[in-house]
This record gives sequence, C-alpha cells and structure tokens, in this order.
Amino acid sequence: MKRSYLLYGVVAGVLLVVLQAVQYKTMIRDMRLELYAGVIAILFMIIGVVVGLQFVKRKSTNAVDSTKANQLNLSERELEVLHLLADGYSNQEIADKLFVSLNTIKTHISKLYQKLNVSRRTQAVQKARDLAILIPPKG
Amino acid sequence: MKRSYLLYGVVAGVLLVVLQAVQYKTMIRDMRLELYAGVIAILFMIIGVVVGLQFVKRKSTNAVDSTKANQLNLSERELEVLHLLADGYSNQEIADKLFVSLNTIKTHISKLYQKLNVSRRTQAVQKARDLAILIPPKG
DNA sequence: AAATCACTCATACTTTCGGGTGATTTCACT
DNA sequence: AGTGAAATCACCCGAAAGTATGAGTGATTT
Repeated sequence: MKRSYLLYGVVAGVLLVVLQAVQYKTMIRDMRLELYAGVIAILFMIIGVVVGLQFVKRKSTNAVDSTKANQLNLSERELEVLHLLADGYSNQEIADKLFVSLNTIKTHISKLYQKLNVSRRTQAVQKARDLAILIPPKG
Repeated sequence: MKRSYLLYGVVAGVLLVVLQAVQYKTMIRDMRLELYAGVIAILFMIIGVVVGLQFVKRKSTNAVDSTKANQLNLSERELEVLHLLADGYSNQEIADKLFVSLNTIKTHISKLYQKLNVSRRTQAVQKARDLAILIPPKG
C-alpha cells in the first residue's frame, strides 16, 4: 500500500519533469499554454483513473478484519498476500502487484499456511473466512 | 455511458478555461510554470480518481445477478465438483469422494472454468460466490 | 436413426504450487 | 551491542493443477 502511493508520487514527479524538459527544449514557442495544460490534464486524468481503479479494486473485494488477524500473529504483509490470494490471483500475479519476487510471495504464503494450519490456498481462503479474517463484500 | 464521457469532457474544458482565466488575471507573474502544471496535474488526477470510482461502481453493482447463475448452464455434476472445490478439497480428494477418476474431475473443472470464465480454482470460488451459486456458511 | 448432451476416462504436456533449506537486511526491543 | 521478528530472495524438487485432444457410453431429443 505504502509502495503504491510512493510509486504514484514518483510517476507524477517524473512526468512533470519530463513535461518540463520537453517544453523547454522544443515546444516553448510552438506550444501554447492551453495545449500544454491540456496535455498535462489528460495525462494525469489517465493516471487518476488508474489510481481510482486500483483503489476500488481492493475495497470492492474482500475486506480484512485486522483485529482477528492479530490474534493469529499474521503480519501486515501476510494479510496483504492473503487478501490477493482470496481474490484468485496466482503467486506470480501477487508478486507483480506487490513489486516483489515470486519467491518472496511463496515464502509469505508458506508462513501463512503454517499459521492458518492449512496446506492449500483454497483451504486458506476457507479458513480465513471462517475466522472472519476475510469478510466477503456483501451478504 | 456516452453521456458520462461528454460530461467529463465538458468539466475538463470548463476547468481548463477557469485555470486560464485565473492564470491571466492574478497569477501570471507569481506562479511559475512548474507550479501551474502541478496544480493542473493534481486537479485532474482527482478528477481521474472520481471517474475511476464511478466506473467501477457501475460494474460491480451489475455483477450480482441471480439469474446469471442459471444462464451458465452448470450441470449437476459440475455443481457438485464446484462445491467440493470451494470446500478446499484437492482434485484427487474430489475424485475419491465422487468415485470417479482424477481425469474426470479435471474435465469437469475445466468445463466449469470455461462456463465461469475463469482459469483458477480460487477464481472459480470467488466468482461462484459473486453469482450466488455458492452460499457462504453461517451468517 | 441421427444428433445432442452429460458423464466418463485416457494420454501427453506445461504451468503453478508447495515444501525444504538457507541467506541477507532492516528495524524494534532490551 | 545482541536478539528476534519480518521481509526479502534464491535454489531445488516433487506434487498438484491445468490444457489440449480424443474417445466411449447412456439418455434424451429431433
């Protein structure tokens, strides 16, 4: 989560810098301010849409009851992984989403299984629901 | 949908004009281009987020449709397998429980995935819940 | 009788999972 | 300063899952 925000910030900054550079180099005479503003607006609107989609995706799926999670000593990262696991993502997809390697995800999931006392991902999801760690979106 | 796009376009245009007006009136000397670009970027990123939220909201509300479960034409056997699947059983365990071969279960699951338009068992469970094919235990 | 469908099973193949082990780094606690 | 938990990543290996294709049987429909 924290990484996501950081990423978006970095992307935003880089884009601004790039726009500046481009502007000073070649377009300062040809490009009017309106057009410049328009380009920025469109770019960041696209970014905003992406951010918004990411945001809602997490909220619209499974919620996490962090209180009960703490009783099992599940770490934050493990909860994140569990969340994505329950959403049906593969290990590789989870790795991509969290910007870590596949091996790391495997480790997280392995520990998750130990703490939940299961040996398969479907069981993990099942158990997490039973323990109200994962709360379905609706009813 | 088309109206939405039009609306956003209009809003974007109006905002641009407003920004222009403000810029020419009071800020042309004080405000540097970087800051100006930054303001536009932030504003439109916010707009983008809002757009993104709207977008997903509609999709997620349409997702739950009890009639869709029937339209999928899931056979009895496939439903049986789906239930056991959701309970966290492995293919081999499902095969044993239903007194058929592992390959048969694979075939059933394969067709199940096609009908549910998924490619993994966790996704199948997730989707089945969304479509109210699977009803979570307890309440 | 022919066509269709659900169910069954098989072979062969690729991909993903999960277990085991070990290592490094960071950070909080004492 | 040492301890321990958490997070990161790596390598190996076997098991499970999933894909593709084909095929046989019984029941139902046309």
